[in-house]
Amino acid sequence: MSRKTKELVVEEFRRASIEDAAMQAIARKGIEEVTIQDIADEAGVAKGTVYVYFRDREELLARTADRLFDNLIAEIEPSFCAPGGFGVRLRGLALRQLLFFDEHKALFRATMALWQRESDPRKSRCVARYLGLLEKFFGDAVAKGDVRPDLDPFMLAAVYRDCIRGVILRRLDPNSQRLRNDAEVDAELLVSILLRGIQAGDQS
Amino acid sequence: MSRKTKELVVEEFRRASIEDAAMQAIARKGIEEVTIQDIADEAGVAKGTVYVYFRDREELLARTADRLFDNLIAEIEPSFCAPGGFGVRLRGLALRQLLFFDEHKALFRATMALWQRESDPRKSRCVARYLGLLEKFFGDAVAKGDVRPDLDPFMLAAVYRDCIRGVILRRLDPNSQRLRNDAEVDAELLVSILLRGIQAGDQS
DNA sequence: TGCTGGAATGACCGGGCGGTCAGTTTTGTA
DNA sequence: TACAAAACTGACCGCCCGGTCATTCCAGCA
Repeated sequence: MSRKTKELVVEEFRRASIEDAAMQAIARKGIEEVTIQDIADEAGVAKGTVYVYFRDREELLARTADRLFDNLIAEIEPSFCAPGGFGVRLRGLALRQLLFFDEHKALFRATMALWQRESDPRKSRCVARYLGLLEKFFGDAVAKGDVRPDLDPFMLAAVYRDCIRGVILRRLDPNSQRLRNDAEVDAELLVSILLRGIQAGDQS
Repeated sequence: MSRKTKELVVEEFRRASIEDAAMQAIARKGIEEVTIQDIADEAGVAKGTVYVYFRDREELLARTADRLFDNLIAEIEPSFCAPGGFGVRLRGLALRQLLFFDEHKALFRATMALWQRESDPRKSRCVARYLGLLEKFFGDAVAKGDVRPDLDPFMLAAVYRDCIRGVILRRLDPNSQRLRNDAEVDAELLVSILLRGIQAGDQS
């Protein structure tokens, strides 16, 4: 390993440590309230050190969001090409996503907070990639005739995302003790609504 | 009109003016960024005057949220007992809600921002009332056999709210030029997904 | 017109945070 | 071991904002 490469590896390691600390701190205090000092404390470094690796608060938060969504995407990507029909894949996708946040409860506030920044002009690269994957998934399903042809894949992706986000928020909100189910049950309920609708009478 | 009553009327008028100004200011800058000075400027009064009518920033924002949801509820309440079957009422509800925010574009950011505070311990009275109305609407539909009996009304209300919120956000987000439809089209699409699901093949 | 009490004002205060940088410590090299 | 460069530190600065309060303004009354 050359000297140059070694330096880069160390630098990347430090950067990743600070991003991890940022996730924890954001999970604890929320993205608006978290301070650079919080993140530095969590990472066990001085505030100035943060500015060695990141230009400013904005860059740090953007990089942290990217890291978080990279993790999420790595987790759910296998669902898109899993064996089975569209319904099975969709159920697997929803389940994996719910389990991811059950597993990383501490990160949900961070993800949600960062998620909602998508209307920001400086859109996150990874949020766009996440939406793109969903859009392709639904687009393929439309092409294969698994989904009604009158629905736009982008809109389908958006509706799915709205619903799964809501379920995750409800699952993790300590205030609402109602509807606290197994992830399998929640995933099944959501997918059955999306696939068959809520109307009574035509359970084929 | 007695002297006492007159004073109360004037006081309530001033309070309402400041709340209206708060809505405008929040719509422009977002709820986290808006300052008391912004609101005072918008209302055309001095900063100190705001504190004559509201104890602190928190109370002002809470009262503003209540006012906003009172308006929204007044707008959509007729849909719950409109003539026609469940599907017609649901479509009417979605349409009224979309039109409300088309009409009051400037307020959507305020409502969304305040909406998302619902996980706050000090839950807004009006957000709870809004959700309660939805829950009753879907509960009645389940009782009358219009909706699958395996679905919890509270969850139905939550899913509907997640979806309609997403549609509103997409309609009003200047970044996403995609899927800019008439309110009727968007309402119809959403309701058709909720009622019939997205699955192909069983368009009865 | 002069008086008065409550409403309105905005300069000011205290605290907190993002960002800087001169000084200190660590690390790698000769 | 000696030294230089790089990494790290945290006290400090400037700015902003929520909230206060002594002062000013003015509507209503005698």
